[in-house]
Amino acid sequence: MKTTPADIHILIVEDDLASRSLLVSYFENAGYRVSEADNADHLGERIERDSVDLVLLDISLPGKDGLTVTRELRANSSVGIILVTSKGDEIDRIVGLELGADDYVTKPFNPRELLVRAKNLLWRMFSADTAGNGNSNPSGYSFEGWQLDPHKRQLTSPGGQQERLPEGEFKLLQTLVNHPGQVLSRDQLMDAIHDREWTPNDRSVDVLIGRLRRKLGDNPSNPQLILTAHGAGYMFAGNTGT
Amino acid sequence: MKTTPADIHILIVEDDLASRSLLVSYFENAGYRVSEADNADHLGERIERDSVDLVLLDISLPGKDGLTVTRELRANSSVGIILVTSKGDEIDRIVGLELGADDYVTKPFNPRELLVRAKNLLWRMFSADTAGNGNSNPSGYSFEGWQLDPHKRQLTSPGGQQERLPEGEFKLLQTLVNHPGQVLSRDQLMDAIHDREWTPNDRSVDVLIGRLRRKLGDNPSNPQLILTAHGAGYMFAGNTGT
DNA sequence: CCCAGATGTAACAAAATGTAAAAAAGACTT
DNA sequence: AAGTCTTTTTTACATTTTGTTACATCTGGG
Repeated sequence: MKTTPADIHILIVEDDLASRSLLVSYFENAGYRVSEADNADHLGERIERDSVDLVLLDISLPGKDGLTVTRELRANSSVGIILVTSKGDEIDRIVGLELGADDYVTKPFNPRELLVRAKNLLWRMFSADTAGNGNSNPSGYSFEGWQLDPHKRQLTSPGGQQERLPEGEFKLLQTLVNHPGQVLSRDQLMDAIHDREWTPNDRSVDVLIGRLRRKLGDNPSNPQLILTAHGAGYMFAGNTGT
Repeated sequence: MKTTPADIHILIVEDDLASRSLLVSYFENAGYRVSEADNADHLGERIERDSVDLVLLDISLPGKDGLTVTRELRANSSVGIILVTSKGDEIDRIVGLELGADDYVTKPFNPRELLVRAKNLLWRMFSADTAGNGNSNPSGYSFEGWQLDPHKRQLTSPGGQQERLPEGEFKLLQTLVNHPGQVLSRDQLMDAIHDREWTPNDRSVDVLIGRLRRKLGDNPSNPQLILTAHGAGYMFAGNTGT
């Protein structure tokens, strides 16, 4: 399974040079492997040959219609497709989704938003892949008798008590559990929870950690599940899969 | 297989000259081969002779009733049929689909919408040859024992109780169910419900979500079907196809 | 042991969401 | 055209979730 951005290949199809460069550098900065194209010719072959995982497709390409391209791609491939549409193309966007695109953003878009959508989509794609093999999350995460259902965002205690986690706490816990034994910096955690950078005086991660610890019954002065790495961040120390 | 617009022949049957001209020029601009008629006489012969692929049929023609025409056409031909109905003709619309029309638009319609629906239909027609199934939804959507009939916009509970959903609620639910596990922003949902943008103080999506939740018996403080992604949007969490 | 900086957390502040009810907008009927 | 019914949108306020602040506590290095 592809776990790091560097394993993931993103193809940006956009005719306008400025927009394209912006996207390319943005995704490169995020660590992805990025290719570009200014038209949709031979897109299918290219995707297959270069094993592209995700296509960002400008819907208003000169020549070929973006919707047509979408359906052609989807007919032969399960590559991720995110459409980039203009403000007035509401109907194209909706039909685009019906034709098999996975998501869309509207121009002018916030690159950050696009990055988040891309991440979400990649996560959905790869977690769906591995859903059956036991290596990943057949029906969620489990650790030390606890269970976390990512579908319904619910936490079940060893005693069977269920609780719905707020969005932020859920994502934080999910991120931690996904990287057991690894110290995650506040910056990394912030990135996973929201789409925001961490600034030196931001204590919101700490507060969320505290709330999670309480819900997990984890005594902060002797935590068993979420350990503090002083000066570095936090680390999940539970045994996953139990 | 016909892949370019120029290969495709569209016949527009509409008695009002202004509407007809509008449609003709719109589809010609999109690159299709277009013919026109102001009545439904000899429609079947004409379709066969000129190898028409798609008919846009105004349902309220003088003389022959559009529904009758639909039935006659469908009896002898697999030509694509898109009905153009007036606002109030809900019954006609439903009956039309049951008689074999492939899709409909409601007057006054956005020409762009009609074009997109036409593209969509043509794609379904030509890919049905090869693929066999398409991703069309023969008998609607189903999830967790609920059923949603897109033609009648009817929601059937696991217990068998039926209810007709208003347009907005229906589209919202349909969109959610079509993207299970994916967080959809208010902006996206707004797109799907109307062709409108979402503005920061617009709460109409939230209100619709609330109504749907009530109809689905989904407790908002512990929802199982429509989950809130705080700061992001909503997500459908039911199991589809059950 | 003392100190500076880092962390834990309660309490408060701000923002987002849930929802009833009123208002507005359509659609249909007479 | 006026009135009625349905649906949608807005408004207002309760509630929930998130973010900030302040201060207590802890950590690790002199």
